[in-house]
Amino acid sequence: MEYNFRKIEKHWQEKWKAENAYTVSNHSEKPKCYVLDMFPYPSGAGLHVGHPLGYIASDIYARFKRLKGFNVLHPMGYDSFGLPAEQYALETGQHPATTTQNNITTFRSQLENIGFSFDWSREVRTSDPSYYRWTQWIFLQIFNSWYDHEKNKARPISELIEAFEKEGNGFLKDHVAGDIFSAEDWEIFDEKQQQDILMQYRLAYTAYGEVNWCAALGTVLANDEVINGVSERGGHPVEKKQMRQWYMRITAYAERLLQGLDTVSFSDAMKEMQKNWIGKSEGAEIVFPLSTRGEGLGVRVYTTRPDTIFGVDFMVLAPEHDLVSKITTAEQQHAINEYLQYVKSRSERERLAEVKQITGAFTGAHAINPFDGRLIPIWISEYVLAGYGTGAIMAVPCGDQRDFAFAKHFNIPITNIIGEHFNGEEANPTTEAYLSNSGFLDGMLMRDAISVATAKLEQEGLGKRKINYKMRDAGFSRQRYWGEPFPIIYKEGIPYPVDEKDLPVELPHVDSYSPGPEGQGPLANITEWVLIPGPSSLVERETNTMPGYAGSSWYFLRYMDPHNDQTFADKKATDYWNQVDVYVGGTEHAVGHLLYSRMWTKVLFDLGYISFDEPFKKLVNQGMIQGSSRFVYRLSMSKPFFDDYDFLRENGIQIFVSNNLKEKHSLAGFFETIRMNFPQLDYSFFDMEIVSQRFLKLYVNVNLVDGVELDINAFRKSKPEYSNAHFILEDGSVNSPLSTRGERQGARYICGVETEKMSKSKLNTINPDELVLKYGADTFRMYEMFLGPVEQSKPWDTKGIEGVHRFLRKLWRLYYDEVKGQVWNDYKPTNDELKILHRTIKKIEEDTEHFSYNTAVSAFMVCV
RNA sequence: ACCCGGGUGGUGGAACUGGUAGACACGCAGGACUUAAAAUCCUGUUUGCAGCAAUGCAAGUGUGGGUUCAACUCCCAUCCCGGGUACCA
Repeated sequence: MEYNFRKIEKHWQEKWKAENAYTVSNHSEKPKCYVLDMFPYPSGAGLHVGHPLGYIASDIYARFKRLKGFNVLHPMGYDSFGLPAEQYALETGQHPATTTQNNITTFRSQLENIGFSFDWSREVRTSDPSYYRWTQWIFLQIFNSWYDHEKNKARPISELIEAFEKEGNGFLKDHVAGDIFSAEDWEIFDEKQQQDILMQYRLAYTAYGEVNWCAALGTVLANDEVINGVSERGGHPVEKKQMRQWYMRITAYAERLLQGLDTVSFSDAMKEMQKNWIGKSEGAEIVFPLSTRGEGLGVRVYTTRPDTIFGVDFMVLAPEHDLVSKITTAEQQHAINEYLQYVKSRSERERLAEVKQITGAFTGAHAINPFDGRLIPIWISEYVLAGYGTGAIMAVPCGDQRDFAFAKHFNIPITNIIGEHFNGEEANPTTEAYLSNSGFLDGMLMRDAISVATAKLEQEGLGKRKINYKMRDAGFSRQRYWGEPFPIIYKEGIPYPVDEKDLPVELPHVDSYSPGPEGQGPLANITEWVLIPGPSSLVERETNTMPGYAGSSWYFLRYMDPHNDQTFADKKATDYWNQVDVYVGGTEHAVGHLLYSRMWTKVLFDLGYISFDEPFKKLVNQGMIQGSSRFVYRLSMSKPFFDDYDFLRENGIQIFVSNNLKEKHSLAGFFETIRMNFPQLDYSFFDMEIVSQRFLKLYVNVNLVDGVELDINAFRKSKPEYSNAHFILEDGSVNSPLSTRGERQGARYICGVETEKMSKSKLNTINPDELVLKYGADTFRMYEMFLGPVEQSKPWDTKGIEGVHRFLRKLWRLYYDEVKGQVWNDYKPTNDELKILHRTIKKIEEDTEHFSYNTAVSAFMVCV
């Protein structure tokens, strides 16, 4: 009997299914263990070999824990709302619900093929109304909450309204948003004023924010859809536009998100990424009065280095700063307008990345240094962002490199406050220098001067101590179709929550996925859905939808009680399963999903719906399995280069050149081959310099490539337009469908290679199905684990799978002989044998607890 | 540009706390079995030099410096690759 993996795996998979072997109960005497994977987005490309890496690791862990006597929750589901489905719908007209369903069917069968021990009875889909009903419900809880900084928790907005009625908003002290009002004031405010004020406290709120607006497409674009400032589709210009948006007030949780990290087991790198994202800094907010225009106005800046205040030589406002229009002098108006126009076309990334290129404009206005009365010119520049701090900085060129470069570029004189620590060549951001030219701070060590300066500022009422966070509130609306509708209706322009008993607000069916007027989402086109017949006034629905991370911010709770139609999850269930014990997923979610889901958990905890405020006790980051992309190089047929050579174009002849021949130095052979194959052409037109840049790099499906060598015939068959393509091979000979002349034995077409994310568009995905079919799920699983540490990113390579498969066959033969059948016996093992066995068991157990599966597999191989 | 990872034979990787670099596997080469092939088994395999050989000598963990009796491991600098950078998921 040989190792018939197909029969074995089929047998067991059917048995598991028939017996619901992995269905888990919420009631058990055993200790619980919750092993969770980041659920996949069901993309049209299907599952690729990168997905299962984490799933296999967690599945091994889940099985291990079951064997160790735990009641293990190990579920799977789909993050099924998202942009790609909608783009696909735009291109093909197929409804996202249909394509998503198809994709899920594919994913499910692929997952089952690999033999996971998921409890499929708990499957969730974020796009299912019975699921997003509760996403909407949780959104309403967040909308109906405010953050009490005194008690340090979220509370129902009704309690805030009561407080306003009783004593106004003065009791909020440092956290007053906007103006202070009394109970009497509150009484007098009309409905709109009251709602506007409440909006400034709600944890989910509307405000104006910037979007990528593409006028030509009439739509708002995701950052991903903008390439080098133009739209990916069509290459139209993109600019920024202010639009009303929904936000999550995640900044209210900044401190708790930071402190919560101490209570969970994430890698240090992960914690550091989250810490840096939150970006806590301690410093001071200082108001610099303006010298002339705008009495009473001042420039409020945030700085972590108030000790350097005597070194301020200029100030910089973000171009979007409110003051810019108010303080700009008539002489400077033109320059400022021009600069603002330029900034409008720049993405935030570009603004921060291209620091070598210094840009800015002078407003003509000056501020006054509150300590020495010096006049300070006020500039605007794109390196200051409106969203961070106060959107304005005090520039100290001798201590900050960007300020220094700016001063040099615009010839602004530099004041030296650190003596010999400043060499005039570059800024020195030290805190260890003694201050000079610094008034009352003279002679003080900078490190000590920070608190002295802050104290003085507070004492004189010029500023105050301030903790600042770099993190911004999270944009929560998308002008798209395929997402959760907001449970929000507008009456006279004021947003109100939909009654909970009317949930879910179902996503209506549309026939067109094109954007609505003014960049609104496609839902705006469905007037009969948007307009709700009301008693008197205009009542309409919110037409934005929620972003991709809405559904994924709480799905781990739904798995605990997936069929409950009374609540998102029964408290008994969430109490029992509690925190996720091990969460497996990639680092690409480090600052998105992992922060949002932590925030939602904290809100639900504050409101008393669950009894833990960190969702994930332990996080294991599986490395990304990258695709190894292959490229072919096609001679460009575009004008003007090939203008004279209609022959090639008319005949649809494509010429591909092997990787190492695309460089200039080897083009001589290339001309020769062109001439040989197309004697009717005059080839003297070729200009070497130009030709070298005239190869288009095209993705070729990795499955048509063996290592780096292209399977030319398979490639020709893959697309009709390639059927009569010519290939200039590595040795300069030609593989041509017209003639085989010049083709030599062993000449190959070599592809270019690059490592990048696995994706459909890059044609570098490897489908696990084929590997499972050929080698079996056990080989596939074991191989993925053997590839290297789970945490490490690595390009996929199928080469080594044979070795693992051979090992499993060898293992099988220890028990079954092809001829004799069963060959095991019950001889008593020797002490030495037992020693090896137990040593191996110990090693594998320890490695399994630590997710070091690659070394566990090695140990197993050595033992056998 | 910034934040977080990573770089070790022909290849994936191992080396746990600073102590024999290259476990295990792939690939490759040679051999056994076979009419043949596949499968299987055995042997060799970091590089260079010397030797019939056992073996010996030297170099070697991206690059350049440093600390140490001892460095893949610690420190400084630098290059390259991957992930993220707030509307891809």
